Amino acid sequence: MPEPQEGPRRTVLGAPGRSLFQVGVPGLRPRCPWPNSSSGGVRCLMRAALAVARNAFDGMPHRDVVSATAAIGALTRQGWHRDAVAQFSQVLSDGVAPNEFTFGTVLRSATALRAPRLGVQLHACAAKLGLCSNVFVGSALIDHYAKMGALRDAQGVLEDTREPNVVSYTALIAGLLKNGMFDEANRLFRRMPERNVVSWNAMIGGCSQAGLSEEAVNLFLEMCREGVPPNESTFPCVLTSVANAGALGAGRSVHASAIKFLGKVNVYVGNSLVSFYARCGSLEDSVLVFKMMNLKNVISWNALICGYAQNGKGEEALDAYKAMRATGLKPNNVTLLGLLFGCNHAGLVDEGYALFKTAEMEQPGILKPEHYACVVDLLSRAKRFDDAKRFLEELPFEPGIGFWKALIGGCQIHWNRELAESVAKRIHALDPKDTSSYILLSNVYSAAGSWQSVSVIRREIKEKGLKRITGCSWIEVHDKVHVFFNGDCRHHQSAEIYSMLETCLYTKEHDEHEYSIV
DNA sequence: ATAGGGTTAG
Repeated sequence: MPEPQEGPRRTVLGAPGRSLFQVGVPGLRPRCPWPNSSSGGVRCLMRAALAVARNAFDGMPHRDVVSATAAIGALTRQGWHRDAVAQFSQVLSDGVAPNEFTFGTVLRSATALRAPRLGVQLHACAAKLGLCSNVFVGSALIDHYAKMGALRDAQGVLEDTREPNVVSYTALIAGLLKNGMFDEANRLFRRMPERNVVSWNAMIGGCSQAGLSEEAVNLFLEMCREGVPPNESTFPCVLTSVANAGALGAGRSVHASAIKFLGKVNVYVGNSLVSFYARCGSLEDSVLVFKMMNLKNVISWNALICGYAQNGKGEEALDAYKAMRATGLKPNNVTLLGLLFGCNHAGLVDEGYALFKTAEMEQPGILKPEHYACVVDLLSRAKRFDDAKRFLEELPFEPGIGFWKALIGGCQIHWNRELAESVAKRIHALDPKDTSSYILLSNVYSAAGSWQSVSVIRREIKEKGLKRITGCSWIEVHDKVHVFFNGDCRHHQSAEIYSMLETCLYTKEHDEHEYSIV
């Protein structure tokens, strides 16, 4: 590594007064293109290069705001937020007055560090310098406060900003939506003087995340009508919504629209498409999109594996996982969860358990309570109650209510009345309002033929006013989604549906009978 | 020269 040289004009890293961090260090780029890269070598190199640059920066005879801001900005972009904040304090104690851009970058670090008190200090500091009415400082503060959940403060800053721009409004709108304040966000969105793609994306994405699927899709349509061309960030947001709504036809149109506006799909759009098609039950299209993608990351593989898993294709999920490993990609927590889920539903007990054990050995860091719960589910579904109980006893943490529900689920399938009763007591002790334990217990009783116990439980549910969340199925016909519950008679073609169902069932029985003779 | 808002897998 070359030593930084003396004098302002001869430093190896570039002329002083310019951004030291933008100067080319061979083989390195100013902005790391692999933000999640775990490649240790590259990280070491980056760190060394930045250390050199910092030395050069410290040795500079005339440091000004601009070079200081460049230095802090580089640290922020690298994700070295503590260093960025330290550099900022250094600049302050050097007597250099930060400007609007300095606040922009250091506030980003404060957000990343989730340091609301630091944000308040920076706000006060900016106020002392008379920078609070500045748009740049204002936008940065709004974004910071909004991301910290301090929406009142964010709104206050917007009011203090002299000429708020699209960025100021968009930052606040995104924050409002993240906190479930759709009406306020929408009001602000309608009121703001100027809207661009990012503002539309913020609205659409915010609605998607809040579960407001219809609103998200309508906003997308409105955006297109208003002549704002969607970009590659727009489509993942919309696709999440149509997938949540189970609207296969609408999603196909969105896919067509993506091709129309973008020409091709990037990783983000591709990943959302793979997931969308799988979640709407069209595995063929999901796989088709996956195969068409020329760039695939862990998320692409996860979308495929989880798609198989959700559609009951455990073997296919395992095959996809093998193919993924063959490309050299490492699985993460979502990969493992998808695989365990897939094994669960395909009855691949040993495979699932082996995957868990391997992860425990090789990547213990990715294991979360959900994975352990999946294993309990896996074992109890396979009637391996002793293994399940032992596994529960050896958990490295205190099992939550979900673990006992996983165990009781298996009791229902295998009519294990004794275990079901003791587990139901445990669940009841943990959460007396929990309905699912009652339902499961009553199912166990009815499976075992103890009808008296069943009626006792049912009466108890009714008396306590407990509500159950019923499972449902749905199908899309001519752009309309029809939802059905168990024993549902509310559909206007209910009679026809049931008669068709009977025909199908009769045919199936008939076929089976035919086969059994042969 | 320096800064900023929106995105994918469960």
